[in-house]
Amino acid sequence: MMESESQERGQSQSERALSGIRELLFSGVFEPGARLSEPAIAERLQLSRTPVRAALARLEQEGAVDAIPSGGFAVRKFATDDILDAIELRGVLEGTAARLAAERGISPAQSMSFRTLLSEIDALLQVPGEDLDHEAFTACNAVFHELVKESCGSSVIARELDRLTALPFASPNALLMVQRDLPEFHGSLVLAQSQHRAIVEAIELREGSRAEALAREHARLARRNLEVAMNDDRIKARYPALTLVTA
Amino acid sequence: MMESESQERGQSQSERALSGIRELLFSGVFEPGARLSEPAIAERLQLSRTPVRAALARLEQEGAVDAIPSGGFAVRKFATDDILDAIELRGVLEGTAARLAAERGISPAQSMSFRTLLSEIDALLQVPGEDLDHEAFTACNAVFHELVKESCGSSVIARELDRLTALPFASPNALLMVQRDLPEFHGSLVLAQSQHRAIVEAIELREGSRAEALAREHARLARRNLEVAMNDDRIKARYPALTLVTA
DNA sequence: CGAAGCCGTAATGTATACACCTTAAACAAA
DNA sequence: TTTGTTTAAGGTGTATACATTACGGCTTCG
Repeated sequence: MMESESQERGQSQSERALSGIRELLFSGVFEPGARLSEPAIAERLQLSRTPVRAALARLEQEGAVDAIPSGGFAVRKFATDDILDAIELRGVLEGTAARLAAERGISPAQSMSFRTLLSEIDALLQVPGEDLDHEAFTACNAVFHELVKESCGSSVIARELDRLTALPFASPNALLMVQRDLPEFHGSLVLAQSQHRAIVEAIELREGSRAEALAREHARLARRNLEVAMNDDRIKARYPALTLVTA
Repeated sequence: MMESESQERGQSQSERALSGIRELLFSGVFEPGARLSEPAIAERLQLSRTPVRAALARLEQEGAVDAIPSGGFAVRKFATDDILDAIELRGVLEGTAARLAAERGISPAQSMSFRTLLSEIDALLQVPGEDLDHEAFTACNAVFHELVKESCGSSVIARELDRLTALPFASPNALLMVQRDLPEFHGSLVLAQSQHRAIVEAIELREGSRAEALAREHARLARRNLEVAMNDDRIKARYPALTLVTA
């Protein structure tokens, strides 16, 4: 029915609700812990309560929103420890993907994808730090982690990683803004790339345990980034999602 | 309206829908891959489409049900490889929980819980194989894995483990029926218990890496159980959920 | 001045109505 | 017989109505 003239065409109302609420959440419009009123959101996004409710239920499963025992949902308060654990867990999962990829072997096509991507990132890092195309680096970084995720050929692991990185701060490029805003951290991008290369090498040489350890260590970079971001008011000011992080 | 005289009081309609559909799914009522008609389920469970729909959406996130691109949901077909990967992943997650527990240390109370539980299981295994109280063993086994899950004190990891073990076959005691129905596998329960003991020991000695490796290996027992179950028609006949496993 | 009880407002959970779309079956034509 | 077409039935997505329940402010009493 319906399909009235809404903002973004081609999507269902539920999809609009989902992305709409996500955007509201992570732009810091709501207080952490505040109740999310379905009618209020529905009016704000110009749709009925039904898709809003569906989106909230989904966001609860994703961990972006907490269910209130007495009913309804509230903005989730993220403890710093939770985020650190989530990053650690991403390292574990990516490590498992890398290990399985090494143990099971990857196709020549996958190997080629890795290789060309590594070269691409190398090229990006060739220019002096200040001129770095940060946007492109972030995109390449995302692709790398996608490749790792798919390299093991397990839909189970891919699904779990997708779920985990739906969380705002656990995503592979969630905290790359640190390197953009604080030039003194440009060097860690070079380190990251050397880790990328080592992970690919380990996978190709079927060194499962090494691949796993490297991927875990690689995730620790994000940990450092989080610590930096939490202690830097410039960054906190520029990234409203960080207001959801308490303690 | 609502709160009419339904079967199980004290629960919401959504909860009834969730458990009702789960039960229908894993009792093999539906063909694998079959569409799940919301009106049909609603009538069968004596409630309206709304909670049914909510439950289906949740079951999709849990992985029990697949979303059909054109709309609606279908019974998920489980590939054997998917289940093996899920078991492997449970091992990885429990391994991580055990490692973190070792690294971070556990409280004396937690240590005591582990110790008393281990003794309890020892007592159960004291009797000759045929007389084993299988029900009690299954319960104790579940408690052990709960303790491991909580030993690391990370809600993030606990949440992920809960999600994963919501899947029917990845759960720690999902395939213990093998040991009940095939007496020749009673010995593996003794092995499992020795692994339990070693895991606890490693955690207490702060040997993180060993604890992780042991927990992973422990999960491999379930892998063997699955292989046995898939090749034994007596078991397949007695456990309808296995009909959802294809290939 | 503080605490406890009460009432009104608002929000949730659920049911139901309805338009669009998918699907499958019946039918016609080659 | 097979293929293409039409049509009818059923199913989904969404909106809305309604009863119940939670929450906040106000009053009243200790």
